[in-house]
Parts: sequence; C-alpha cells; structure tokens
Amino acid sequence: MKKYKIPEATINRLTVYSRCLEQEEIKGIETISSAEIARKIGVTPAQVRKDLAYFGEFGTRGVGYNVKDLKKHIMKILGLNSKWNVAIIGAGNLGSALFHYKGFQERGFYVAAIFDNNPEKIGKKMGDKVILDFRQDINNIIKELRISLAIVAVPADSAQEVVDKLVNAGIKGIVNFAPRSLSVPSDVILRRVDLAAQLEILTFNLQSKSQIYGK
Amino acid sequence: MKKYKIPEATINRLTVYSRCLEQEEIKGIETISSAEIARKIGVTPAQVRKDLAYFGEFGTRGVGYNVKDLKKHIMKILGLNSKWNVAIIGAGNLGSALFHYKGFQERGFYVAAIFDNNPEKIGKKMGDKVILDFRQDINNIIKELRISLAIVAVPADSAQEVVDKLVNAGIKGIVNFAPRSLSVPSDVILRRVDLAAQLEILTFNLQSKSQIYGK
DNA sequence: TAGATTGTTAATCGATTAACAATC
DNA sequence: TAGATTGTTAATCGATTAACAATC
Repeated sequence: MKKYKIPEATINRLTVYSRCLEQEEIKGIETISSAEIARKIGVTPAQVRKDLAYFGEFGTRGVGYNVKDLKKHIMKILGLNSKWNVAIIGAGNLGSALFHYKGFQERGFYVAAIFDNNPEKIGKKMGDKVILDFRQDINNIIKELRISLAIVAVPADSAQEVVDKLVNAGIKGIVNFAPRSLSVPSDVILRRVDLAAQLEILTFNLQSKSQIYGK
Repeated sequence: MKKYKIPEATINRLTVYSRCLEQEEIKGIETISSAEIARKIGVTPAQVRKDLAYFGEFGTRGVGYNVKDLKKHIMKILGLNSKWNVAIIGAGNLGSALFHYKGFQERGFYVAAIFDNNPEKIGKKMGDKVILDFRQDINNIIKELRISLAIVAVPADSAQEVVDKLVNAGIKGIVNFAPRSLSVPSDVILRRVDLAAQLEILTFNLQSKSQIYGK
C-alpha cells in the first residue's frame, strides 16, 4: 500500500469545503460540482477534486457530489464525527473570549474546563464553569473529563512552562495563541496562531503594492 | 528590473523571525546567525537566508546578523515602522476579546473604534471606547480617525454585508473571523481566520496518525 | 591566513493544474 | 447515445534546500 503525504494546504481547504457545504445544505442544495465549490471559495476545480481524491471517491461522474454525503465524509476525515473535549489555559482577555466563542461548539468542540494560575482568578466563575488552578488541578481534570486538546492563551513568557505541563498531563494536541515558538515532543501536535501576525500580513501586502522588491 | 513574487509562506515566517529577534534583543544578544534563528523556530538555515534575501542583504559574511538592525529591517518590510489604526466590527464575545487583546498594541496596531449594529449595544462603553453604530457611523469615523484596517467579528450571515460596507467606506485590508468565504474587489486584501479550523487541523492530524490514507 | 557565515545558484522536491479517459 | 463531470495522470509551476563562491 502506497502512503501519500497529504499537503497541509489540502487539510486547510477541507475545513473550508466543509463550511461551504454546510451553507449549501442549509440552502437545500442537494448536488454540487467541483466547479461550483471551487468558484465559491476561490480555487480551481482540479484542486477540489485532487484534495478529495486523497481520501476516496465521493462523487458521481457526470453528476457531481451529494452535498450531505460529502459534508459527512469531510467531517469524518477531519475527525469531527466524534466530540472533542477542550481545555483553555489562561482566563485573561483572550482566554475568556475563546471560552465564550460559540464557533467551537458548532463544530463539535466542547470547552470542558478553563484554567489559570492567578489566585485572584481561581475559584471565580466564568459562564457555567469555575476557573481551576492550573498547577494543582490540570492532571486530574484532564483525566476525569477526558480532555484531549488544549488551547494556550497565556502570556508568552509562561507559554513553554504551560505546554510542558500539558504534555506531561497527556495532552496530544495544542493550539498556542502566545506569540512564541515552543517545543513539544514529536508525538504531540502543536499549532501556533498569532493574531497580530494576521494584521501584519495585511500591512505587508498593502505596503508592497506601492513598492517593488527585486533586483 | 526583475520582479519577484514573494511566497506567502515567506511573509508568514518574517513575522516569526521578528518575534524571535525581539526575544533575543531582550536577552541582550547582539549578533545571531541564520543557523541559530533556524534552530529556534524550526526551519532550515537556508530558508532563513533565502527569505531575507528577497528584501536585501542584512547580514555580514563570517559574522551573522545584528539582532537590532535585522529586527528593524523586518519590521519595516512588514510595514510596522508606522502605526496602523484598526476598527473592530462586532462587539460580541469575539469582538470584545479582540478589543481587549494586548497583542495588537504591542505590534503597532491601535484599535481606534469598535462597531456593532445591535441597538442594545450601541452607546454602551467598552474599555475606554463607546460602541458605535456600524450602519450610521462607519463612513465618517473611518475618515476622521484615519482607520485603514478592519477586523470583522460578526456572525457568518452578516459578514458579506459588513465587508461590502467596509469596502465602500474605503477600507483596504480586512481580517475576517466569520467562518464564511467572502468576496471583495481586487484592490482590497481579505484574510480569513477560522478559529475552529485550528482545532480541526489538530483533530485531523491526531486521527490520521492511526490511519493511513492511500491506495 | 584560517575559520565562519552570508548571499546566491542550481538541483531537488512537492504542490497545482491541464487534460483526458472513465463513466454516470 | 450525447452531455456532463468525476478521478487520475502527466506536465507545469513554484518553493525549498544543498552546495559553494564571496567575504568578513
């Protein structure tokens, strides 16, 4: 059996395809072609078909894809056929924002616990949850609540320490919002999201329009 | 003059390099090699040198790069040598989180205004700002406060309408947090950030470890 | 000079796309 | 059958990397 390495960009697009199919499903559309999907999200039809072909044959030649079925297939590919429990570390501005953000729930992620290590915050309520003591409770709670993913929303300086403790507690997938490169063992998956960087890429592009780099 | 197209990935890495250099600067390190930068952030030294070479010659052969100077150069390349005024559209959970997030300020982005179109929110205070009426005030405020960037944190259904009005008001750079593909004229730059998708990529990777796609 | 590290070229690697046979 | 659209191959395109001359 030949094993393919699937491009990171393909996975990114799968999440976009699934969002697009969700909309079509709501509209009551039953069948969609690669060309229509492509147009809606701004890629080529070949790209759509190639991306899907990594995982199977989901369409009908001459007809297209069944919206409901394809959505289900993609959700399964992304691992969204089951629920995932998530912990948020850091009850500051960003942490509390992510805690209240409804977009996670919609996609099958349940924020099961929120942690901080500030004594003034520990014990206070956030929504329907009590803010837990990161240092004291993290190991037990992760086991008890079967939490497998963590979102790190702590200051950059403490991010590595937090991630080390999460790894130690058995977490295998981490999204890091602290603007710092962190290291984890090879069996743990770490993603970094830098919110300010999103704006920086905009300003680069706006700037470089009036400027030509070259030689 | 030959014009290079600079890879998107290069710009992404520039933001990471600048963060890394910031840290080194704080530590008091004066000189750094491409190999050290590469190791710290997990890329190859050739990658670092190639990325920088798109924009100029910033190092000294046999020596390395001056940390302070290189950081300044990269900040300039990213357009961060001047301040940028930003508007946040949507005063819900995510919008208010982004409003309070300190990471923008640190990189030279000033959140100058926050808008909503819910009458119950308009007029209320958020931090030191009053929530403004998106439909009524957007054009004037964007001109008055010289706002050039916008962050869209509204529900998916109203995102396209909001973006249209922003484009109409003269905004040229938009970061969209609503999970929907939107369309803008070609002179406007739109970036999409899907927070749930970050978790989905994790779950895909965790899943696919125990699963082999291929044929 | 010897050692080190950049800047740059050419080779490699991988992702995208055009094209078309398969087939509904 | 004719028309349409998939799944897949091969060609193209672009990004990464190895290697090395330049030079501090």
